[in-house]
Parts: sequence; structure tokens; C-alpha cells
Amino acid sequence: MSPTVKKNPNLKTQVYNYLKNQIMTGELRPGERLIEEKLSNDLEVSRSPIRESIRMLEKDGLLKVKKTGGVTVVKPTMEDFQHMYELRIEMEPLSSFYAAKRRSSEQLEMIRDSLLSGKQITSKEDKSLNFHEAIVQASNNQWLINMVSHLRGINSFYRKSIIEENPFHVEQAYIEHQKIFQAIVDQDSDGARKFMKQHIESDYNLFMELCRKKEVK
Amino acid sequence: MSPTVKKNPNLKTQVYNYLKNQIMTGELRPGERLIEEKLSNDLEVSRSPIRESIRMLEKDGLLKVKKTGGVTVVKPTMEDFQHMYELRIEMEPLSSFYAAKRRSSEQLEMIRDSLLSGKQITSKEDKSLNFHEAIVQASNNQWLINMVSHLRGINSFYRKSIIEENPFHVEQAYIEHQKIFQAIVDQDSDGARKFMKQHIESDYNLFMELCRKKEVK
DNA sequence: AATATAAAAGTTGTATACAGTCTACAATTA
DNA sequence: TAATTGTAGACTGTATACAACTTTTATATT
Repeated sequence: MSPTVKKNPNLKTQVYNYLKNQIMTGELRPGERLIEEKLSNDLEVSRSPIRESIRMLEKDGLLKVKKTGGVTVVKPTMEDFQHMYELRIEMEPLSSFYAAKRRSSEQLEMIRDSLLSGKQITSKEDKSLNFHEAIVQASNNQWLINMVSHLRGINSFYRKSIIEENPFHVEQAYIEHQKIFQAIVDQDSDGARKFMKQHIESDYNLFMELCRKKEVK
Repeated sequence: MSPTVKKNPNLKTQVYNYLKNQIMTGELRPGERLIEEKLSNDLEVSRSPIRESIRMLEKDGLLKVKKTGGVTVVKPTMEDFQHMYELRIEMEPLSSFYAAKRRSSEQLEMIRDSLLSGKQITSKEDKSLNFHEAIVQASNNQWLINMVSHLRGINSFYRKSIIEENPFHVEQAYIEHQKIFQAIVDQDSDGARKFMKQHIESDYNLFMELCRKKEVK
């Protein structure tokens, strides 16, 4: 056997990735119930790896067990959203702060790349994800990376659950990204923190505005 | 085991709690490997609930899989510790901030109780856990509660892993707690945030000092 | 027709079986 | 002696079996 051939990750990991993706993309709707045996048939694996991946997704906050038994996709409320922003508005600036302090030159390049690729995006997809992701990575704090990635993931899923169309203010975002980037280049950690805070705040305001429009409709 | 009448929480939850406790108290040492079959024999349950609780503990950051397969108790480094404090030093003040804003009168009573019970503790155990826990709860932000509880849990476990004896500065801590509490009573959210930040900072300094002493020895 | 009750179907929780993989150590060869 | 191969035993990953619960549907009672 060739030693170069990468072995497939185990089934529980594949199932985990599959389900996570289904939830994130909205194929599995909030509130929808997951039936282990049905998944078992559809994916052609036994229930064992399915149950294990369900436990992981529970911990991710994407699934929740009903008191009676049985799991459903989490159904976010506006309050959840509010609470998540209360966190993001502190933690993302924190990640900028440490990114400015500790980024390696490779990491700086990663951030620059994602900044530039974000310039020419359509309003359909949120490539700014990459910019933010590159910044947390550059914070070089594994705990911060995990928490912020997690928050951003759920946040984007929640956002999709609450408002269907999701226009991003591309021009505005790009300007804000530039300011953050420059501060990180200059290793101006306080500036990086401040600009990121403003950026998240304006994202929050945009979101709230969209929610209000939706209510009116 | 015996399929007699068992109404109580399911086995995976019991196993999860048991293992978590074992890890937190240090019965299971950092780096130690967990053998599913051995646990299965010891606890007299099958491997199924054991595997599921292992997946949960992995997500908690208490266990990690080795590339070869098999899980071990996480072995924290000083860098981990540093990184966790970088987070706590932001998030605990944040929880104080929202506690001051949103605490119910019942929650305020809970905080008062834990403040007073913390007054007469020995230096052996950290009852101040309760004070901090009561405060996050009063933030009424479920996401913040989860993250801070998680951080505090791991932090205390890590602390135990690095320095054996763990003297707390009871008097000093009580004074700081009082200031935080008063700010929460007064709904002075900025004050609550500031005092909590000072408190965590002084905790951090104490910890670093202990580490240095240990190195010298 | 409404309500209570029992039988059936659907689902989860747990145990067990088994195959493939890894580890350790003894036997073999250079 | 050192390196290599073989092999038994130890573990894990996955599948399957089955009992206990739930929910639904059907039946009986009033």
C-alpha cells in the first residue's frame, strides 16, 4: 500500500462535517428534528458514528435535545442574536488587538490577501468572513481563535435563519477593513481594536435595520 | 447494565459528569490516557455511552485525541494559561457589566450570598468561584454564561495542574469582591466592569508569582 | 360523539459483536 | 549488537441487536 495515500477520516468526522454543513447552509431547517435511523439509512453508516457526531454538534450549539428525547436544529431568537453580538463586539476587537501585537509576516500577508479578495466581492456572499478569520488566526491565541470562529459560524447561521436575503455593504465594509488592516500593519494594537469595534458595531446596526425592514414587510 | 427499571438521567450524562469531575479534581492526570474498555469495566456500562461522553469532553477541551487514536487528558502549558487569562480579563468584566445592568433582585441576592459565604473560607478552597459564577449568571446572556463558565472551569483545572498548593489571598479578594458587588447593587455597570478587571488582573499576578516561586524551588 | 384504554409503530439508549489497526515484544537475520 | 520481521494482545471504529420510551392509531366504553 502506498504510504502517500491519505486515509479517510473516520466516519464520525465525516458525518459531523456533513451535518454541520447541512445546518449551516440551511438544508436542515431550524426546528427540524433529526432521526438517527433515517440518517443512518441516508448516509449508509450505522447509528454509532451518527450519535457521536450529534453529541459534538450539541456542544457546538447547533443541535439541542428535547426533554422527551430526540434532537432538533437550534431555533435562534432575536435575543440569542443580541447576546451573540454583545460577545462579538468585545472579542473581535480583542483579536485585532493581539493580531496587531503578534502577527507574523506570513499572517500579515494572509490578512492582506483576504482584504484584497474582499474588495471585489458581490453582495451575495460574505467574503469578509475570510478577513475576520485571518485576523483571529493572527492573534495567535488558540482559545480566542476557537471562540471567535465558533461565534462567527453560529452568527452567520443565525443571520441566515432570521433574514433571508443578506446584502452586505461592500464599499463601507472595505473602507473599515482597510483601517483595521493599516493598524495591524503599524502594530497599532489600540487602533486595531478600536476600528474593529466600530466595524462590528456598524455590522450590528445593519443587521438590526434589516430586521426592522423585515418586520414591516 | 441490568435492564431493570432505570428512570434517571441517561448513562452518557452520568459518565460525562463523572469523567469531567475526575479530570477537574485531578484524579485523572493531564496526559493520562483513557481506555474505553477499562472505563467500561470500572463503571459497569457499555462503551457506547462512554464514547459519547468522550466526544463531549473533547469539545469541552478537556480531552484530546492522539493522532494514532486514543484520547488523553489535555496537558496545559504556560502559554495556554496566558491565553486563557487574556480572555478572562475581558470576559469576566463584561459579565459584571451586564450583571450590573440586568440582574434581577433574586440574582442580586444570590450574589450577596456568595459574597458573604466567601468571607469565611479557608485558603484551601476557592469559594470565590461561586461569587464569579453568580455574577455571570446575572448577566442574563446565555452565551456569555457558557463561555465564562467554561473558561473558569478549565482555568481552575489548569491551575491545579501547574501549581499544587493554591493559596488564595482571601482578605484581598474579599475587599475586591465587595467593590464589585457594590457597583452591581448601584447598577453602575462601568464601575462593575472596571473593578472586575482589576480583580482578575490581581488574580493573574498572584498566579504568575506562584509560578515563579515554583520555578525557583 | 367524547373519553378512556389498549395495541402498534416509531425512536432512542445501551449492550454486544467483530473486524481492522496499533503496540510491544520475542524470534530471526545480518 | 543492531536491525527486521512476525505475531499475540490490546484498543478503537463501526455495525447490529434489543429493551425501554414515546407517540400514534385503533378499539372499546359510556
